[in-house]
Amino acid sequence: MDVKTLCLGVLTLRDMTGYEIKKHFEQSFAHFFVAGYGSIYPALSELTRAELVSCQDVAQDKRPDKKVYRITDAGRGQLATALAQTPPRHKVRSEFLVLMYFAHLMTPERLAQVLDERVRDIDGMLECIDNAFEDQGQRSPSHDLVAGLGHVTLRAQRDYIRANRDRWLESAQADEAPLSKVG
Amino acid sequence: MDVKTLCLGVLTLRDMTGYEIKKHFEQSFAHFFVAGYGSIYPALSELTRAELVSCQDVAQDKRPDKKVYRITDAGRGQLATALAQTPPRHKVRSEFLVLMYFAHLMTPERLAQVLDERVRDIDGMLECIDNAFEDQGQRSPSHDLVAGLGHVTLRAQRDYIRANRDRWLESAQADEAPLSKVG
DNA sequence: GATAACCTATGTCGGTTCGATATAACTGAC
DNA sequence: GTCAGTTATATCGAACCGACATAGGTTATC
Repeated sequence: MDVKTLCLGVLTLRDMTGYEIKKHFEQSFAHFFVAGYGSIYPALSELTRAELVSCQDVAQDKRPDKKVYRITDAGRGQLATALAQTPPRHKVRSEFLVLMYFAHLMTPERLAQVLDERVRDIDGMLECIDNAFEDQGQRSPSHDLVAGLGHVTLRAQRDYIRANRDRWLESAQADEAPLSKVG
Repeated sequence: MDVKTLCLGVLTLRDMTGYEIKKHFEQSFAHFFVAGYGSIYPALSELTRAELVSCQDVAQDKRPDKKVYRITDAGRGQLATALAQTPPRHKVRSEFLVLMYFAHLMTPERLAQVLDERVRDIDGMLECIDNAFEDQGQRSPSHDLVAGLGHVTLRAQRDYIRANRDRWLESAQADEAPLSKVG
């Protein structure tokens, strides 16, 4: 599944500009899919070329022009096929966990900093999920599902870090200064 | 943090070939970092060119030749800098959750298939983590940390899916066939 | 003893994606 | 007044992904 398919998906909700699509991604998908302008705008160009979406230029006064995209029937067909065939992969790329794997090559101060920053990030993400699903009154079962999964996953991770943080830091300190035991 | 830094990291454990590095990634990092040959071999070439690793050709009989890589002092310095400076990001790219977000555009059969496949994937990943940390007797605190985080995260997700699966399927069925209520 | 499946081992290639940057004008706060 | 933020589109190089190509050895099944 590529960004093109995701754009088709959100365009079933309503017509949008590239800018609005990115906003929607940030609000609703932040915890499981990230896409920047560098992916979205080329995707929309390609979809337009393939006539899976139509594009209407809208002039605005006191604002730059917009390009409002709308999904076509061909686009809906393409989307249905993609949803039926895409394997449900779930990939994590965690530089945080890489740092943890090599924690013995870092100072205890750095380790503490990394753990605390991760907890802050998780808290921010949890807040983001809550906001997204309070703002939009339209609470469908699938949106609850996605928000619920995000919640339990992030909370489990945060609670585990909180419960073990001090223990980890102690053993890191013991590793780094073995001389203090001997001398 | 790129694949180059990860290669430097695992080369602090022991000298390895590109093939062995990939094996190590699969065994130890599978649940939080994926890298294929298309990333590893170019990374090793670049590291060799920059003299952050050295490379020795080893002829084998009845086997293709190997290239055994070893980290240099410059490489260790570079790694320390990278570990001290890399922000602890954690990115998820879940086509599974995208499918869930658009569950109302799928058939209930497909929804069931996707949920069940995800549970199977999680179970496989949990087994993989267990194997990795039983095989290698060298259980450092940081390896426990990484395995523990993987465990709690994946289990939370799996349990949530299991607890809600039937409810979700029912509401999907109700959505798809509203005529059965009326008629 | 054939043939299928898998393991060791290195690499390329096209397409996708990432993150940073550029542009440009309006809005609101202090 | 000016500084930060918002709306809006777009490009660019670097990095990355997955699939494929190559090639011989080993193990297992029938």
